[in-house]
Amino acid sequence: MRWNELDQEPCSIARTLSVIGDRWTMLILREIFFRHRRFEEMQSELNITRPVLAQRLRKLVSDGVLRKVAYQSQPTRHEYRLTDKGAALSPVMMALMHWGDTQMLPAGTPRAVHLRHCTCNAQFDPVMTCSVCHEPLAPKDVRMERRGSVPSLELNPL
Amino acid sequence: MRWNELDQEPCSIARTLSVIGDRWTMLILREIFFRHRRFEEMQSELNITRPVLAQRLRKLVSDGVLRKVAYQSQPTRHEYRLTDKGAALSPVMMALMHWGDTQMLPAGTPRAVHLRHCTCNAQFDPVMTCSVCHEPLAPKDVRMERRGSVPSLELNPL
DNA sequence: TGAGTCAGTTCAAAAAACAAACTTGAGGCG
DNA sequence: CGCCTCAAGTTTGTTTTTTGAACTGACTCA
Repeated sequence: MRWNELDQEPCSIARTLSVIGDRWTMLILREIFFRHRRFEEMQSELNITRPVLAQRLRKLVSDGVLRKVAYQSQPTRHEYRLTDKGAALSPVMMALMHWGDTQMLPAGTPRAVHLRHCTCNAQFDPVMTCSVCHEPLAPKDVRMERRGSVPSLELNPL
Repeated sequence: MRWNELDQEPCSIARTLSVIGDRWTMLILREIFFRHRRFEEMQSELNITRPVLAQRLRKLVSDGVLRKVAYQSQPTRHEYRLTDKGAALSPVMMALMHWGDTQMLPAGTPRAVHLRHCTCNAQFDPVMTCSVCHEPLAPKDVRMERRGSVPSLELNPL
């Protein structure tokens, strides 16, 4: 399988990675989530090279994750905003952030970013739960089952 | 910022991406979650080139996400298994999968993979919730706040 | 007129990925 | 013994991507 054929895969993980699975895309989206919406702003925050930033933004727009909105004319300038499809990536962003906080931070290091839930006004951690029983999901209690495949394959640690 | 300096960033998203943020790593981990633990097995499932697979597995072991376990000697052969740190990536995997299911699948297409929760035995969707009020998190109700930074920046769509 | 801003594009060099063949240390077959 | 097979890589040469630096174009401001 080549990288550019990934969007044709039947697997949803592969299809998602065909959009956000490269070295820079999620960092660009992090900037957008932080409301850094303009080319120059993202370029100087991220220190990404300009050609890569331009190419990635073009792809994110064509994939329907971002949209270009003009904020002035003469000359026309635009900024990049999340579409609903892009906003739906927030659980992915929170999951990445939480893994980094819990697994990559030397003990005692304070977190650089935290999350606040506007409806309850608390600083919180994101917890993945089951849509049916509403309990938090422990890795060992989750199975990934392939449709049509014979038994079932566990999403199980060790 | 160059890619290899990413693990030095203070941001947890950047640190996480320094481990799993390239074109192949999450696909390799998908295979591991599906219990395809051996080199040949992963190589033929993924059609990844052998040098890239070898390099990624080496890095995942050195990052503490996988560990090598011998399953025979003479000649010594090993398989790759998740550590606890690796198993902790399951919310990331579920979030990626769920985004693909809901945003990338043409309407009416059945899902290739689904999730089952062993404790309640139901097929479920993963739902990200607030650790404080336990409500599901809508993208617009979540803010990312930078420590020390002046106001607060919203993790807000449009 | 000259300097500055923003959103890119162009171009050459360096790094990474690709494809195919090769290696290493076994066991099995005739 | 010589030859084939297997698993888990490594080597080699080619192609693609990324990097870094400079350049462009449409405008504003002094």
